[in-house]
Amino acid sequence: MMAMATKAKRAERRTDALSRERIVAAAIEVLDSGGESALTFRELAARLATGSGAIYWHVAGKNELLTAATDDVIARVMTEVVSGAEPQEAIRAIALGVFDAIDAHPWVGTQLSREPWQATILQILEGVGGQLQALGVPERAQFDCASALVNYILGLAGQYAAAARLLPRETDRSAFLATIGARWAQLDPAKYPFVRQVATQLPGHDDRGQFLAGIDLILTGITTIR
Amino acid sequence: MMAMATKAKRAERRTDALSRERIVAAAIEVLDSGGESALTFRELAARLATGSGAIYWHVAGKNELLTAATDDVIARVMTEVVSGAEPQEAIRAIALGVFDAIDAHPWVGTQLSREPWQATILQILEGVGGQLQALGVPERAQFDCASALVNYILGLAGQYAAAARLLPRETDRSAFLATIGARWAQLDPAKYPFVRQVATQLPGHDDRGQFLAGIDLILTGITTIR
DNA sequence: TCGACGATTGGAACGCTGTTCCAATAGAGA
DNA sequence: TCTCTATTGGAACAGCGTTCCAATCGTCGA
Repeated sequence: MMAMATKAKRAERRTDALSRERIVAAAIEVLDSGGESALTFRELAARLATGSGAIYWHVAGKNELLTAATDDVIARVMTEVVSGAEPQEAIRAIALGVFDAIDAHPWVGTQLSREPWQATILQILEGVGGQLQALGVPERAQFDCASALVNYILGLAGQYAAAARLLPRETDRSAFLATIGARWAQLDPAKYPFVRQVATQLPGHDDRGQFLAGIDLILTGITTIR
Repeated sequence: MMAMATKAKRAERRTDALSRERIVAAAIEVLDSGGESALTFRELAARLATGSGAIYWHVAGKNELLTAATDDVIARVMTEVVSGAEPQEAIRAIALGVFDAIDAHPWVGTQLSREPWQATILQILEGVGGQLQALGVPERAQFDCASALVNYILGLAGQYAAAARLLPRETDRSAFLATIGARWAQLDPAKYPFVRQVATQLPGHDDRGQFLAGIDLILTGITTIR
């Protein structure tokens, strides 16, 4: 609240002064280059050439910092996706936007899937919900449909981020999928017939395409409601 | 590997001896009563009247312990749900089983949404996939359909767990939803028209019903494929 | 122009964590 | 009975988020 009162002054300060924006930007850099475990207040302080205490003057704690960083990334996605296309196409664009953001910043996936219904997710919910209205979904069903789409997106967010977490940074994705497929193929055939069958499709598998297929599946279900 | 060689002996030991099972059971107790943050090796050691070092002889680390605990809960769900009902009904039963497990043990939701495609999730994937085959879904679409259902379930798992994390244990769910609804109602009407509209439905909202509605939505989409 | 005062900084210190290490023990087989 | 190894308990370590506080910087009133 004091920060608000002196916001005007801060602009006049030397350019290397700390600020919430600079801290969030640095956090995103650290997360992108070193993964989720690389973000510590000590690392952040070193990169910003300051002490950890100074950071706490601008940011409440690590949780708020992660939330702000996630919000930053997703907000960019949602503003880039304001295309005036068909509602179904717009929903696909939102979903793919989030997917690609998580692909570029896996830590966003982790964060999305552990955030309670907060600002970031509300942006996605709003974007999806608005398009559902445009699609002519009856009002009583709108919440359920939007919730289904958002939950699906968040579920994939968590899984994708989990995979990125145990994926050595240099390995490429197709080699990784082949490894997983090989592991699945060794499961007990009596207990895991379906998984073993699916394992054969895993090398060369198109995550993005499958993600979109799921969205289309839900959209198909939605259009039967009207 | 040494543990395997002496497994026969261990059964003859005093009943209060440590064992992987006893440790996992204690971990589940701690998680259920105190939430995710309550599970520490010190708390566990105290409850088992031993030292933290002894625990490490049976369990590789905290990650493995959490994975084992989650697997324990979900395996119970999956075996209880072997009903020979209609495929659609069986899928609903699996989904609701997982939902209720997360409702009873919110930490399971967190864990599911951050586990990479590991044993626990494979159990769910297998259960769902098997029913999709029984439903007559064409083979080429089975993976996409199963993935859609599982990702949806996991997405909700994360959100539900996130809500439980910030919910004071005594507060009941309807009061919590009312609080969230009130917060949403204060959002900028220009930017969040949909969320604000939905906020009015939030008090008295039926999570479980909405979850099932989402499952049905996806199932409807799936049945249009054949 | 200067002093004073509050906004801002940097880094030491605290309490907690997961994990490692190791001396002590206990119970089965020689 | 003796030995030897599987098992135990707890001290020690490194690192984390967070708190605390003395030092500084910049602005504004006198």
